[in-house]
Amino acid sequence: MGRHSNSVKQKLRKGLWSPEEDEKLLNYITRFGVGCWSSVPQHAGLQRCGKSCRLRWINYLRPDLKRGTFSQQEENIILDLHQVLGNRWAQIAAQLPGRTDNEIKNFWNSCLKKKLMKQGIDPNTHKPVMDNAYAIDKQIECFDKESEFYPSSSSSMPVAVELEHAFHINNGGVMLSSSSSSMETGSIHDTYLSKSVCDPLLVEFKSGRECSSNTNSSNMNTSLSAGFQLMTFEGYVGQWQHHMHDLHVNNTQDFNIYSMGSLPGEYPDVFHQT
DNA sequence: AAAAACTGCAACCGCCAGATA
DNA sequence: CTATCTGGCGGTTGCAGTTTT
Repeated sequence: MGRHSNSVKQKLRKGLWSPEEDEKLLNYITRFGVGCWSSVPQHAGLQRCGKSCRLRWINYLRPDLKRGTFSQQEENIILDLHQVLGNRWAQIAAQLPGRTDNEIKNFWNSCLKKKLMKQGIDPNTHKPVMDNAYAIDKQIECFDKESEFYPSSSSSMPVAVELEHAFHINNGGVMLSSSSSSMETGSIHDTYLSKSVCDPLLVEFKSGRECSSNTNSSNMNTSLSAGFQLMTFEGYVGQWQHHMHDLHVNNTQDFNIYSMGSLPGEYPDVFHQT
């Protein structure tokens, strides 16, 4: 209670502000300054809650507001700050005189976000997007069929296996083991640049999905590869990033590898090696 | 010309933390 | 210490204007 007691007492206006209301609020704040917002409506003769008055002042009536389209410089600042601060709009706004958090938030949601996605950049991480749900489903579909286990490759060796080599070599066998002979990192990168490849972890990942919906523990054990245990979805994505880094692949899009980053919560359980 | 879809933005809502009674 | 109030914040909604069909 308490918090909304005023709105119960008298019918408060909602929605867009009329020019008359703006004038009343502007006059009041100009005369008395910003103080206790809860008392502003009464003193200014407004049928609004104090919170609404505050918002109207901050986002619209304040004399130091800039308005108008964002400059390229402002856009760059927002992008840079968002990369560091995330959705802390108030903190971002603090670095842009004359701009409000609401304004920046709207600009981000309606414009910048789309712009980044068009460029293939994940607006949340500011890193290149290397995945999509369709690709993942296709890949799972691929694993469902034994005969199509490995996608086509110019190499005689199945791509997934070759990547396993690469991971083995570059991680000292930490992530995935391989019984075959070694290959050099450089050649892996050169060979598979711009090729569609399978995600070698997806086998484990897919097993995990099946297991997570299966309460029978013995089934779970048989589905698990030796030495693998459940890990979170985020963990899975992290593993992939490590792989790419270890392969000296800066632009993961070159590999056209499908990760799971855009599906938070959808596939909650995957595996990693113990 | 009209309807539907899209877009941008203003405003609201719920939550939280700090201040105060 | 607890309850209440207030301001601040980020997420979301709703609406008006614009564009597309």
